[in-house]
Amino acid sequence: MPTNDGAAGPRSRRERPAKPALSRQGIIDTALAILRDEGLAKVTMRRVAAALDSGHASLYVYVRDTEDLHAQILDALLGDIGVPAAADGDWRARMRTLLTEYGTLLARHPGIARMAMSTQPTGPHYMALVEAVLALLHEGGVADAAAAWGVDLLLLYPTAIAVEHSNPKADARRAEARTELADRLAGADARDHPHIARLGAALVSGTGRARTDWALDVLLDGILAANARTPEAEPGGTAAEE
Amino acid sequence: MPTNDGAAGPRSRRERPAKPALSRQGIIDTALAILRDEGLAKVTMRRVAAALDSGHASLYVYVRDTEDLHAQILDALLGDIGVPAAADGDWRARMRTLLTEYGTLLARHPGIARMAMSTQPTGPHYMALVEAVLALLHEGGVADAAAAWGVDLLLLYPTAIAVEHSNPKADARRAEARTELADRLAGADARDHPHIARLGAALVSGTGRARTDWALDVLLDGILAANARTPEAEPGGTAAEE
DNA sequence: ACCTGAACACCGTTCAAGT
DNA sequence: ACCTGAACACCGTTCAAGT
Repeated sequence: MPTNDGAAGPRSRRERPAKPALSRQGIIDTALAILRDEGLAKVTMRRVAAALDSGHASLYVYVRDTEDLHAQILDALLGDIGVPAAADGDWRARMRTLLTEYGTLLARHPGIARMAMSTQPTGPHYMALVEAVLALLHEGGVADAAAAWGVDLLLLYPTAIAVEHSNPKADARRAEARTELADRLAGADARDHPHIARLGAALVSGTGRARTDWALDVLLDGILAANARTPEAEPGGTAAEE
Repeated sequence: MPTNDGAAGPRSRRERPAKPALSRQGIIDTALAILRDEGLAKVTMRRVAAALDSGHASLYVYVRDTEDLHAQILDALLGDIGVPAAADGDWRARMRTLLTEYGTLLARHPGIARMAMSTQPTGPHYMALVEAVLALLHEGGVADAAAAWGVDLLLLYPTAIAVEHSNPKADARRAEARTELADRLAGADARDHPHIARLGAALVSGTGRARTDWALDVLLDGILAANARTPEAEPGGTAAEE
């Protein structure tokens, strides 16, 4: 087979491109590739190092620990989110589009959503997402006080939904669980659980999409109600934490 | 030291209580003890087996895999939740109490909340919790259609909050993140992120408790609004899943 | 039927030593 | 300053073999 080196430069000592020096960016890019191919569970220090043809201990110069590595990945992924333009509908429709895109992104890469939930991202792409949500709430007439606290709630929901679907093993098990639930509903439990028995199939009805859209409207209506309730009272207090 | 065997029965061949036979319940009890003492991360097949003075491979007779083991633990914990009595306040107050207790329970054992989110519990204690939430919604005048879908949303929120606080390492890092956020807020980002800049400290204001209570009211108001919007339209459809 | 040890294929993190 | 291999202390799961 012919060698295919392109333009033959001055013959250097190295036959093939030198092993590139390690860098934070290179590590993250490699981690992203592994994520896409094999899921977050395989994005380990040892495996990333192996893909970079490096020793696993070397990564610790650029990355604090495994959790830090995963956090870097998350913000990189967030770069793919596009903010819907004003032409794409009213503020509610655009909020739906934006949050659906966010949720879809998180659900696409198994394990990432779970991480987003316990990591509190602060990267530039996450900031852009927060800004976009705040802008839409502002456009919808939500006062600053309600918007400031509401943005967390709005972002939390798609994340949580994505977590529920992000574990393939668990999703398979969910089918069993549904059957188990149906059994319980049909069974003698009716006396112990009258409300569950009465609602029955309604508890598990609807597609994921219909339920998500419904939930978003619940959140927006609730935030608008909070808006009316506390004109600009609540916040302004201390940023104390328990 | 005196032996303290109680009534001395016929001298049996065994000097001390025989190694008790393995059982599903025994495994779960042991796992719970380890959870309480050292956190979910230490509840491993090998460690539980060691505590039971057994081989780790033996556990697979009683427990499908590690995830199954963890799911069993969750329902056992849920047994500690008490449903507030009618004397404890109106339905909103009791809902607040119930969900706060649920959230507190999940947050108390690091790692459990994260698991509750990806596992869809079906144990008897979880069923009792769902029943209690449905009863309170019913009392609050929420129609069945909205209640059926709202119960998920209501339970999801405390779970998600608990997840955010359930990783001690992440919680420490959250402090750094807050500082980083404050830096960003104060910095030149104001032009890129006008809404974030305008809201500023309000974004991180309030105690965890105040925000949780606020969020619960948002959810309940939103569900009541959904109630008005769709008298009993939505559900009744197929239980299809994407 | 239940239990076991050994084996296989992995982990994260630290550290002394090299360049 | 950066990179390395080796070491330490773990994992989950499978399986042939025992009782």
